[in-house]
Amino acid sequence: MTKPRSRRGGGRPTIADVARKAGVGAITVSRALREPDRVSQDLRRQIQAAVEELGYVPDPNARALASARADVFGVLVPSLTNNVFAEVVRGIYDSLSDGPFRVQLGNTHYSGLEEERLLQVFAPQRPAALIVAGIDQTPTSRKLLESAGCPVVQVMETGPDPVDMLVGFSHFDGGRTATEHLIKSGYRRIGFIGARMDPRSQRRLAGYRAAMEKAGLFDPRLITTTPLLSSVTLGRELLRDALAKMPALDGVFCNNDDIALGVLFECHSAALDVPKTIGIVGFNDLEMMQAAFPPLTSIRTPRYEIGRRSVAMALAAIAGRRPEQRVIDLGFELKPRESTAR
Amino acid sequence: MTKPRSRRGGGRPTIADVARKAGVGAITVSRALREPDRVSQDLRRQIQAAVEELGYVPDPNARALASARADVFGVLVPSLTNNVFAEVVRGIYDSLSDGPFRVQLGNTHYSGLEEERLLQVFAPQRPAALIVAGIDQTPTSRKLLESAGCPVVQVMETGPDPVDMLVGFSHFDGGRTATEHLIKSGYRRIGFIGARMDPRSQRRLAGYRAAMEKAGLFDPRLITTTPLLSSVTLGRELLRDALAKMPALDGVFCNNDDIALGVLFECHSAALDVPKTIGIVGFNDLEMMQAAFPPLTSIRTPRYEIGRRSVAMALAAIAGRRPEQRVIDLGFELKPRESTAR
DNA sequence: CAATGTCATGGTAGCGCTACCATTTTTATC
DNA sequence: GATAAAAATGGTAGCGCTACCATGACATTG
Repeated sequence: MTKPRSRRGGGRPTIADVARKAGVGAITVSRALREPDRVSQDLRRQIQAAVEELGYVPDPNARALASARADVFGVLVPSLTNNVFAEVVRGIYDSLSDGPFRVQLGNTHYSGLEEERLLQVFAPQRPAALIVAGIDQTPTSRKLLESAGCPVVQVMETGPDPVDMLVGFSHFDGGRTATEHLIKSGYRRIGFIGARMDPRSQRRLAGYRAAMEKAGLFDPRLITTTPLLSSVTLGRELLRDALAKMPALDGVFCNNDDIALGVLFECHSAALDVPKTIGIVGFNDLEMMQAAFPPLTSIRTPRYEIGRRSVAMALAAIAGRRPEQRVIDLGFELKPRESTAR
Repeated sequence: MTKPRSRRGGGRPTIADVARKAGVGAITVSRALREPDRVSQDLRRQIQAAVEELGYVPDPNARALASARADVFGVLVPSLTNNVFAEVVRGIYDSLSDGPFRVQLGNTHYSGLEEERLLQVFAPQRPAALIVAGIDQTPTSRKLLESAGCPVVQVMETGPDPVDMLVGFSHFDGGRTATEHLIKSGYRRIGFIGARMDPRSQRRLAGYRAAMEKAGLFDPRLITTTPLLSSVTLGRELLRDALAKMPALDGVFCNNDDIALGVLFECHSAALDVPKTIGIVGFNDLEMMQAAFPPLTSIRTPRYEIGRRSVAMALAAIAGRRPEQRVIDLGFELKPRESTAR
C-alpha cells in the first residue's frame, strides 16, 4: 500500500484515467488514439468523449520510451538567421505542424564538427527522420546518419551518392546559368564575388568558372572571395576590392543576394551605372531582389519547397512507401531583371 | 523467464550496462552523471570510464518520464523567417547549446490561436522553461503559461504585468524616439508606414503619434498601414500610396527595416532625393541599413541579446536563483545616418 | 457443423530512468 | 571510544505508455 507519488504535472490525467472513465482497457485507449481503425466506432466515441472531458494529452516521453521511437524530426541547418535556411526550416515546420511530429532543430554554424556533435545527440533519440543540409558530411557524420535507423533526407543540393534521400538543386548549374546569362547579355569581364565560401558556394564558383572558361573569358583575378560571414556591408567591400584588382570589371556574379545588394549599393555610391557600366546577378532571389532599384537579376531557388518535399519524402518512407525516386532535383530559375539588361 | 524484448536502438547500452561494468548500482551511475558531487571521486572515475567505453548516452525520454520534467526549453515565436525573431532564436540556441537543454521551437504565425494550440502541446510536456514572444497572449494562453509550473520569459517588449519574467524594450519609446529624431532633423510632414501591424508595430505607431501630436504635426492622413506581411516590395507600394494621399510628405518612419528599404528604393525609382526631399527611418537596424546608399537611419534593437538574457533568466530561475529583477528593459539605440541628415 | 480465420478487446510485462527510502560507511563531537 | 551526524551507496517501485500475447465473439469455409 504505497501512496501514489503524484509527480508529473500535478495530477494530469493519464491513459488509465481515460480508460477508467470510458470503461475500457488502457490499451484500447492507446489504440483508439493511434490506430482508430482498429477500434469499434462505439468505443472510439466513448473514448473520445472521455479524452475531451479529462483534457487528456498523451505524454510523448512515455510514448517514446515504450515504443522505442520518438515522433521527432531532427533537422540540422548551418544557420538560423540566414534567410535561405530559415525558409527551408519554415517549409519543414509548416509541413509538420498538423501531424504528430515535433521538430528538433540544430544549428551547425557551418561546422562539420558541430554537425557531428549534434548528430551524436540526435541519433540516440531514435528520431522519426533526420533532415540535414548539404552533402558534405564528415565520415563520422555519414556513419551516424547511415546507422540512425530512420529515413534521412539531405537537402539543398543534388549529388551522386545520397545517404538515403536527397532534395535540392545543382549549385554548379546555378552558378553556370547565372554566368552564362551575364555573358549572353554582353558582359565580358565578369567577376565572381563571394563570402562565406561553404561547399555550395564553392560549387557555384565552379559553375561560374566553367562558363567563363568555355567562353574564353576566365581570369583568376576576376575572383574575389572571403571566408567571412556574408553581409551587405561585405558586398560593398568586396566590390571595392574587386575593382581595385580589376578596374575594367563590367559584371559580377554574387555568391548570394546579400552580397549582390551590397554590390548594388556600392555601385550607387561610386556612381557606377547598373546595368550599363556593371551588370549584377545574385543568388537565391530573396524577395528584396525584385524590389531593388534597379531590380536585381538572381537565381531563384526553391527553399521553401525543399523543406516541404523533404518532409513529404520522409513521411512516405516512414509510412513504408519509400519513394522510388530517392533523389529529387527541384531545379532553379533564372530571373533576369534590369540589373543585367544592358 | 521472458526473453528480453531488445527493442530500443538495437541494443544501445543502458544505465544498467554501465552500472554492471563499473561494478556499482544503477542509481549511482545516475547520480554520477547528474550530481557528480554526491559521488566519491573513485566511483566517479570508474563510472566515467565505463560510460566512455560503452559509449553510453542517457535516454532523454526515460529521464523525462522518471523525473517528471523534460530538459526542454519551449520557445514560441511568430515567424521563423523574420530576421528579428531568427536572431532571438539564435541567441537562445547559442546560450543553450553546451548545456543539457534542448529547444522546442514553435511558430505561431502571428496568431493568438496558434499560440494557444502550441502551448497546449508544450505545457503538458513539463518543459524546463517557456520563452514566448510578446505580451499580448490570449487569456487562455496566459492561463496555460501561469500554470505551466516552470519559469516563463516573455520577450521582445516591456510591459506592466509579466506572467513571470520579461526581457525586451519599449516599442512605444522606440517609435517616439525615431519620430522625434525626424522632427529634430527638420522634417515636418512625417508619415508612418507599416505592414503587418502586430501589437509591437501598433505600439511603435502609438509612439509616433505621441511625438507628432506633441509637436503639433499629427495628421491621420500621414499614416499608411496594411495587415499584409511585411516585404521590401510592400515598402515601395506603401510609399506610393502615402505619396498619393499626401504628396507633400517629407519624411517617413517605417514599421521595420524591410519597409524602409522598399521606401528607399521607391525614392530612387521616383528620383526623390534622400535625405533632402524625404527622410527615412527604419526599425531594428538590420545589418543592411548601414550598408545602404545612402545609409539608413534606424533604431537598433537588441534581438540577439534578448535571446541570451531570456535564457540566462530562465536558467537562474531553474537553479532556484530567481532574479530579483523580473523585468529587464534592454533599451534600444537610435542610429542616425545619412537618410535623415538633411 | 467442426475447423479455421478474423476482429475487437484486454492483461501483463516491460521501455530506461530516477524518487524515495533504507542501509552502510565515514567523519565529527563530546 | 561511544554516539550522533553526515556522506556514500544501493534496492525497490514506479513514471505513462505500448509491444506482445491471449481471449472470446463472430464470420467463413468445405
